[in-house]
Amino acid sequence: MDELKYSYKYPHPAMASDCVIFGFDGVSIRVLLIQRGVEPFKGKWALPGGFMNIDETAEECARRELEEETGLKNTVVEQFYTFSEVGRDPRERVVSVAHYALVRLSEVKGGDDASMARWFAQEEIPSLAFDHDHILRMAISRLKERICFEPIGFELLPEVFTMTELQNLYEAILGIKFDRRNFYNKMLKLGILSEAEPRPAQASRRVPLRYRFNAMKYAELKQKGFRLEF
Amino acid sequence: MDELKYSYKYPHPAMASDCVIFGFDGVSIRVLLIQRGVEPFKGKWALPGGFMNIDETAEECARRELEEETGLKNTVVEQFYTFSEVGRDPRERVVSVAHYALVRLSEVKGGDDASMARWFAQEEIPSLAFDHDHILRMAISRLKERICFEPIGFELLPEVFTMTELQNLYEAILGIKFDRRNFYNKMLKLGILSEAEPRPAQASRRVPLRYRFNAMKYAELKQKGFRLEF
DNA sequence: ATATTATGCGTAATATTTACGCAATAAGAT
DNA sequence: ATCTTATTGCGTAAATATTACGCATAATAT
Repeated sequence: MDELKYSYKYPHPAMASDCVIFGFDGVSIRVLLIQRGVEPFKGKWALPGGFMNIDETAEECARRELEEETGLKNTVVEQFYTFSEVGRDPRERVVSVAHYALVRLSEVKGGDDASMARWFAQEEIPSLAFDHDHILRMAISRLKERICFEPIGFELLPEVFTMTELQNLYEAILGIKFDRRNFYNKMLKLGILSEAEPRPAQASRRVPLRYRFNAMKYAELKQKGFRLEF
Repeated sequence: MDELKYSYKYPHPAMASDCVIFGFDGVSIRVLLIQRGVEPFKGKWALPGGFMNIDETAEECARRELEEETGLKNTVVEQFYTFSEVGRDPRERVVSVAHYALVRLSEVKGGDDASMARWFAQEEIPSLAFDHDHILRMAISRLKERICFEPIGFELLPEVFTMTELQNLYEAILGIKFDRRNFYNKMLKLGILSEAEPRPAQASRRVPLRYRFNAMKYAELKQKGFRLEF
């Protein structure tokens, strides 16, 4: 029988953190899920996450659990909502602080100790454990809002990318198609892209230019208050 | 000595909800604070809030505490961030889900049982108990973001208001001055205002027209996706 | 060889935003 | 009572931004 060592005058809920991890495969957005190995919901897919230690913040908990369950280290996660419905966990009262993060697919190496983790394209995502369907839905809507204010999308692309890849990413997140030439004009005028390589002497019109995100220019723009609008 | 009736295998933090309540006095934004009657921080001003019961959500807790401490009933609160720094409460580990709400000043009746509560203009706000300064700063920045997407400002005004009052509200929240005529044009073109009274036969050019928020028109607009931009 | 497609770059048409002008009149000053 | 000032409703020209395309080129597919 369990030893119940920690006592309080009033009942306390357990605290947890969960993570919605987004990736981009070049065409569509993917979400990193883990398969539960224990009850409850054994065998079901769920968001990475787990119980908070008493000496760590919600964010630290999210990052720790993420590394333990998927191998992702030092991921920048952003809290977006706290789920506190009374019956959301069948074991006991659990309040969960939900976070999201954007990572490059290449950062998750399959095969090793994180073999329970798998990337799912949106249309493949099965029904999830706990209230994780709900958490995921909210994360997706937050992602859409955020991409209009911060160029978070660059975290999903390789360091060097083409304009078409960038457009595909925006289209995948927002679910809208843009005119290729207008997207190109708007992005270049924003000034947050730098050409990654010197242009070839013989300018080909079929091999795309490759860009990288210019964080310095972005910082300047952000100061003035701007908007990545679509 | 306290009886410690609730025991767990692992330590659990206490959960709380806090509320940042915004009002508008016609010129500037105000915040509703309560003065603490007990230690810790006895005598200091703080955000309304308190510990969560084991059978209620964070939002229910926020609304209950708000009513207990300020008399405000049935307030629509919106969660915006969860604060989980380890040392934020000197008594024990407390994780707090912060909420904000917009109410009309007239809804808080002073004098009665809620006599500890008082409205502060932004420049009057003293240093607050716990990490409530931090919570308040974040609430203000969320308020600024939200007002550009949702006409939340209307909850702060009386039901019937003039264009100048509405402009004062936007200027107070965003800290920007607008051209009166452009603000007027933009608001009218949006179509979410209705004239509150028939125009007087002899149209005066000094007595302002009075409007009310047209929730139906707003709902239509929201469907299409729009933006209250400034 | 030939057709097709992706790319870089440009531009006219349209819509939106910004910066003001103006007359009427209530309120305040003299 | 008279004059001055401030506020309001309503326009409108200029500046700016967005949208919808055209086009030449070169890599790729047929």
